Amino acid sequence: MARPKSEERRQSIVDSAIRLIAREGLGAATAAIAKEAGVPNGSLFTYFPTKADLLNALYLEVKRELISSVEDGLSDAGGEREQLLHLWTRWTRWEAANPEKRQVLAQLAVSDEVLGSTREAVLAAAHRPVSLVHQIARHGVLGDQDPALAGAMVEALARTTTDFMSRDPEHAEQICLAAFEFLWKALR
Amino acid sequence: MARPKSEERRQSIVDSAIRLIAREGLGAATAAIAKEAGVPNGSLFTYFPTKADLLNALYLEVKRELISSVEDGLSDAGGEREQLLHLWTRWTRWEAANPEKRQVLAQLAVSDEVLGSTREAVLAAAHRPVSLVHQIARHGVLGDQDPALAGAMVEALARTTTDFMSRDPEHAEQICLAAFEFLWKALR
Amino acid sequence: MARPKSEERRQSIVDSAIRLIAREGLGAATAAIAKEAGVPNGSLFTYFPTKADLLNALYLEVKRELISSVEDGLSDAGGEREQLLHLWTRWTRWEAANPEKRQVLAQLAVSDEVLGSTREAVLAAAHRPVSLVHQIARHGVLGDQDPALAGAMVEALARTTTDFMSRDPEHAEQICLAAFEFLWKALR
Amino acid sequence: MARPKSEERRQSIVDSAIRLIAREGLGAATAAIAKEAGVPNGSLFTYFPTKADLLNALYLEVKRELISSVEDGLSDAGGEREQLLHLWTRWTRWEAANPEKRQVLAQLAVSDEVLGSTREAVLAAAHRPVSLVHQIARHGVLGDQDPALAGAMVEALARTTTDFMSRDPEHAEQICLAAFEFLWKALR
DNA sequence: GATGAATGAGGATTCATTCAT
DNA sequence: TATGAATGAATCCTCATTCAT
Repeated sequence: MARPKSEERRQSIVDSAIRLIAREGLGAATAAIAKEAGVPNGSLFTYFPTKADLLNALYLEVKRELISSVEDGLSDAGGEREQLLHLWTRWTRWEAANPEKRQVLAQLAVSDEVLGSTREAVLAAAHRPVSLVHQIARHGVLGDQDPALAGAMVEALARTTTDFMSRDPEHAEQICLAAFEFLWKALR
Repeated sequence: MARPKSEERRQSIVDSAIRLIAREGLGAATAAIAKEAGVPNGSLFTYFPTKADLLNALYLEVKRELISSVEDGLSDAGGEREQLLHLWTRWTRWEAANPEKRQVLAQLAVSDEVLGSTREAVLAAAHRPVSLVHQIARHGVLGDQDPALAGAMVEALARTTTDFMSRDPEHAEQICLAAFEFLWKALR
Repeated sequence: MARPKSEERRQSIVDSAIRLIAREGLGAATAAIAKEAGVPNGSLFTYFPTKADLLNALYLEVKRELISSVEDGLSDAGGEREQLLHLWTRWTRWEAANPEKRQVLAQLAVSDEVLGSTREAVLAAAHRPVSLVHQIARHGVLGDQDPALAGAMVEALARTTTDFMSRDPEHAEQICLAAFEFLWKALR
Repeated sequence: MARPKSEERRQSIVDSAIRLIAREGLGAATAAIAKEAGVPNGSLFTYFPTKADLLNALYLEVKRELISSVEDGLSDAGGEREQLLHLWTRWTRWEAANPEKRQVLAQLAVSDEVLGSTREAVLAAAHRPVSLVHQIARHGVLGDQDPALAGAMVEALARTTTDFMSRDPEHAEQICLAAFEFLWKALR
């Protein structure tokens, strides 16, 4: 084990994968990703044995970043509405601020390269926001359904909202808040 | 006047493209699509000069089918809630009944092979449902926003709802109705 | 034999073949040639059973045009130098005036699609200029060689001269005349 | 440092490209070239990213070989006629001895796949022979023209001469010398 | 004869992954 | 471990020619 794998190189690969996939879709060539990362093409495979592994790592990592950004500053102290609003604004802002990552997430969300286990890991990581949403939804019209449904609804609305926010940046704030009211009415 | 292009062949290509793309993603090979359609590979290109053309045609066609299914039986007579419920049940049922087409739509929705003009054509075709939704939303919290936002929100919720319906077919009906209440509360 | 073949269409095909081959080389597609000629692709083959046939016809036709242009006004009356000068100026001017045809000739000259019999037919058609050149060369250093050699030398020089004339149109006349002196000194 | 590209493989590709293009024209398939070179089809593209790149490399390489063969033994010591004769005999003999390469050069000379920059590189490499020709031509009828014209004239005559030499190998020597006298008279 | 759709064998090039160095 | 050349199946698309209408 002469040299240990370099965390820096790994990150560099992930970063350029995000850039390239955002630009060219999931078909982006591993060689191109490596090149953009300033890493020899063969080396990519010492970090990710398979392109699918890279994709899964990407999905996990980016989702975790989103989740952690959403959780940041989330406190149990506030009321439900306040907490949800916090979650919502952080979420949509993160998406608006990270168009490439959002793009990547959109592609991976429908790709069958992403394993069920990866999706589960993401769900597990999202436990806190998910349970907040479920707690709010419990007494609403979705109360009797699979708790994941409410979470998925929020996610779907967030994605859509961000689309419109980034298409019309001047009114982003307004759109974000209007969409929140939409969500709030629905959930309760 | 030589042989006219065969509408039947064209449809056969479209159909097998749907099947294959649902199974293998947008990377499905044109040759495989042609083969499944029982057509020589070269012939695919007399109907669709380019794979991207096929994809765009696919998107347009399937979307139109969904729209027309949703519009079928939609009457101006009923109240808003009644009309929206009609739209909603038809929508989610069509999606649940056409898992392959839904899959294809999901892939194409995030693909950059689908041209802006194609998306516009779809929007134009969806005029009736879109304006129903907007009419309902007008006095709600989305009233001041781009009418397309309400439409997109409905679409996002429908897609998510169908996911859960098909994962748990026994409670599909329940899920559908609960999701409708969720939507209804939000929109008003 | 309902309708007779149209000479006009044939010519239209030949003309657009010249244009397209000049632009894209011998690989120009028959379908593209037909399209540019405003003729359905299948019809091209009622005029030229094979692409090679078209190419041979092209070669023959264009060469004949060049030859006839060169012969035009050529009179036995003048002296040898005068006659050769006539030939030379007409030749180089025709080439300079018909860059597309010159391009096509250059491609076909080295193509193995052009049959020996076609080349012979061209040679036969060029009898008059060829024998003029040979008559002049007879007492020169090429006198003991195959008469065709002198002819080929003239052709080679003409092609080269035209290259330089078209690259530097302002001095075309000068170049033409200097090259003629070059040729004249060599032949005698 | 991984496997270095093999010069041997590269050369093997170039060589079989020459063979195949001489036999089948510029349309020779890259796969066929690779096969003849005993190399997997994909490997051709690690040496020449594009067929056009291969063609350009071919042109440059073969021209350089011709030039270096012509320059070999060329000495400033001899008189102009002696030097030119050296150049001429070496040139025509090289062409006669390398019919495949001559064929390839003929095809590439009129191909628009060969870039202007490649042609310039060839011209630069041919500096010595070119300036010899120009020095001789300076006081002749081409003296006032672009020096490249004299060079191109020589080239055109050499090509033509070789054609006749290879068509009639028994008199090759005679033809070569007669053609030289033709050239000599013209240039002076 | 005229038309233009049909055909299917190639064609150039790409790419994930392996492996010699 | 690091490297980058090697691999060859797979990809989209082209095209001369045929043939149904």
